[in-house]
Amino acid sequence: MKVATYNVNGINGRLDVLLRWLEEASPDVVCLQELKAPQEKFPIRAIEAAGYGAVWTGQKSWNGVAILTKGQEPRLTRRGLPGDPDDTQSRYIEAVVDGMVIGGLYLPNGNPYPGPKFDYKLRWFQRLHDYAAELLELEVPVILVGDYNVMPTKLDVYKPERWLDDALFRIEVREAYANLVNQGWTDALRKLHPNERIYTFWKYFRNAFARDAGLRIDHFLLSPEAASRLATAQVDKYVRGWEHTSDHAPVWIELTDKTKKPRKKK
DNA sequence: ATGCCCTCGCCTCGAGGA
Repeated sequence: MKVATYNVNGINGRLDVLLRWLEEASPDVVCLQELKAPQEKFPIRAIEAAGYGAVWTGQKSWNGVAILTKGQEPRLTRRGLPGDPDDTQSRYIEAVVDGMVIGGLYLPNGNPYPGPKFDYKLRWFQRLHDYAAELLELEVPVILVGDYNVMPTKLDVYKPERWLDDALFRIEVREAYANLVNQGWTDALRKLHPNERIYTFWKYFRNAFARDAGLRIDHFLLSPEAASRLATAQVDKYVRGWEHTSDHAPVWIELTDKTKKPRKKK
């Protein structure tokens, strides 16, 4: 089972790129972030024509997350994180796919630091922390995946010293990420590539991609029941080199089948 | 310390992104 995450930075403006990548990569599950489209403007017909079912939660201009599943409809289990009924930003969606809980998230950026946006980021992180603990108690395969807007360590930033006061790298945010992981989650890319420089985002500015001035901010966190099946974790970096592309690259993992029995699904 | 580049919106600049 191949599960992917992709911050598309505008799903309608990016539709050709998304469809081309879906065709080439053929993931079974895809979590999308930054749809930047209201609920009714999600291009569901084009997604279905590509062979995917989808659930999504949109918002005018900003944010927006979706889960796509190849050849089936995702079973929606949640829109939005619990813990703040006044939070209207579309940043979390959850579905069950083949017995696995898929939580697709777009954590707040938090800049500028300090300020109310940074405070909102930390509050959102705390809500994620509390809810993630509940998910772990289910003792089923869970994947919390998406754009966390956090570089967890210095290895995840092309020039760490320049990012120390940025909301993506502030110590409070790195600690929040570490505290979340320490509940018992596995950071899939780091688990399989402990010492490699791996980036998932490159700014549009200053020729950042050509200079490989990148950040690792898109993450897969796996519950123990999912982590035991982890086989591969990769970044489709080549997609970042396409024309009219997102500033993020798609990231994906491959999980082995639950059992050794022959698969029933096609 | 800022802009760089790119998206969306209804509006050709501003806000937000990271």
